[in-house]
Amino acid sequence: MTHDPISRVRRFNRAVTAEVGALDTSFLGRGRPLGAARVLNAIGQGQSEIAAIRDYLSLDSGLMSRLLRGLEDEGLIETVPDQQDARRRVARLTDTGRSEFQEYEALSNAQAKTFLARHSSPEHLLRAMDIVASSLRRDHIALEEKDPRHEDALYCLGEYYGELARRFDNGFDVSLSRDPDAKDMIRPRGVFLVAMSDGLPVGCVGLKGSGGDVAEIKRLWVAPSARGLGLAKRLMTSAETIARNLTIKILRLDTNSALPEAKQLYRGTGWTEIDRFNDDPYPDTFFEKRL
Amino acid sequence: MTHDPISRVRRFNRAVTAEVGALDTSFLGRGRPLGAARVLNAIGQGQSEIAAIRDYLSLDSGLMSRLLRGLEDEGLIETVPDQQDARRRVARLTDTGRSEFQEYEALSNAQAKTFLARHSSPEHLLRAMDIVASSLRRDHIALEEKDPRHEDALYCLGEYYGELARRFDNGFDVSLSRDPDAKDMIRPRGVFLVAMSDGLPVGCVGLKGSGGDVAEIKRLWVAPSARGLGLAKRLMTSAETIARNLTIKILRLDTNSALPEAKQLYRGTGWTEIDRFNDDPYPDTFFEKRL
DNA sequence: GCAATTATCTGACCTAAGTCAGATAATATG
DNA sequence: CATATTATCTGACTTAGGTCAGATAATTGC
Repeated sequence: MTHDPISRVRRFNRAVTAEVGALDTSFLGRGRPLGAARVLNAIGQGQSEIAAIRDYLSLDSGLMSRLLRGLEDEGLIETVPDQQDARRRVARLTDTGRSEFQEYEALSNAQAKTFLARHSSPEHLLRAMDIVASSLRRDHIALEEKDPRHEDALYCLGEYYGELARRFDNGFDVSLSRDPDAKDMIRPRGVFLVAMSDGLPVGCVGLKGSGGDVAEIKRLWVAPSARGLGLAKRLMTSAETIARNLTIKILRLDTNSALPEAKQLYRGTGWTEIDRFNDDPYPDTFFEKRL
Repeated sequence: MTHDPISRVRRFNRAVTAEVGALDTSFLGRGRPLGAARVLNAIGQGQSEIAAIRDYLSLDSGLMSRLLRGLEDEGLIETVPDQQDARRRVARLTDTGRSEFQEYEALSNAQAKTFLARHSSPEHLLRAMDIVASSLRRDHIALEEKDPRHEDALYCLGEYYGELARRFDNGFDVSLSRDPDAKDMIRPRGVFLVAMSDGLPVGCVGLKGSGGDVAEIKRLWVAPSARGLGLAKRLMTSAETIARNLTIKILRLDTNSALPEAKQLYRGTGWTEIDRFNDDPYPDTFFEKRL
């Protein structure tokens, strides 16, 4: 059988190496070696500390130094000693550098746009690309504490509500549910975690504290593109650890039978089913975990 | 908005460049520069003519020559003048070369396997990878004439029947349908086209001739991973061109309302609806096109 | 204040990859 | 058969990328 899973992965790898080569060389279209272009790009993205860039691109310090000198000679960047620590240097774009960076950005955007435009249902293709990207970079998904009113948190919540509306027989209306007060999901009472995969929010969970010993887990969600990576478990473990640090003794949560994978997760990670503890119209199953 | 389509494509590109770098360097794990490894791999895959390999890897003739010499010095390949044209040379693996090639193969397979194994629903991930790979390599999808009993043709037909079974209200049973005789879809009577994307069959169409002026289009199918690329239209256009070359004057086909995208394609490409022309239990709509 | 540490830079060096102008030998063309 | 063409090879050269051993200057730790 030539269409087995391994062949399909290898076909994907071949496609990507063949096309990404073409993608990279387009950067050479601006007459600059790839290394220099990557450094310029990193600086343009806002990375200013040289050590950070060197680390990010995993470059030798000697090579890094020469690349910076080259960009300086071109008049694209300038480097100055760090205010706090004069051994370190920080780099920033000059005006010329900024416009050159914009050219690269425009090039990348145009490329992406062309690629999408050739497909007759771009959303379908994008969903597939999100799945692959999240899976490739699964080890780089970072859980970040954010204000529940932060753009990325709101994005997750919106997707979460949308999913509930799709999966519950009678839909879902946030205003009928007990929407937690943002302050209860911010330290010191609680916390809101967003899983970020290279700039894209792909999951979240809220720890809603009351100031006392009992707290609730709310809004556990993982983007469809990031399912199968064990992210829900990771979010829950993190939330629990933070709860412990906040000296919380008992965690509770409510959920719905229309979300069987969630119930299965809770059962498998030390939660026990308890009686209804609120009058929210949506949940039908309730769990507790003593820390 | 940071989660717009273009950002998502670029996120995919970043993920892929970051991870594919790691993928490529694994080949260096066997202590051979990438160029040499690629040539060895091409020869292992069965490419023997040096000119063909050079073309495939787009290498300079000087560079190619040196890479071959290097592999010869390592005792991995041997090159001999071509029988027909002694200017040309053909390369083949030695026994050592063959086992070295197998090592690369094993490495790639292991890598692919590990990647899949980390996902809790590999089939879901694979579907996404197929979509992306087909889309990236859309310009390299080749329509090949194959015997309808060829492995790749049978694969397409199996997928096609499976899809009909899923989409028809009462399922689909080939034995109840009028399954065309393979000979009618082979030249000179007809033809069977399979769309191949780097080894994976992603679509097919049959032209079932009768020896006379009238022929039928049968088994038009495009893999879910290759939809949105205009492949169905390409397959139909090719089949029509071949039909014309076979001096066929009238094309007919039957289809079902459960396949609205197919009906739409026919309507938009010069086909006109006609009365039922057979007693097959599955179709409910019939088309004709005069060439 | 002095030694150890740290961040960056410089010079010397290396490999991989790629380009280009002939050289060589076989084949095709008139 | 002479000439042009073709496939490959060789030598000379270039660039990009990368490594490594100090040099330099600032900072930290005792």
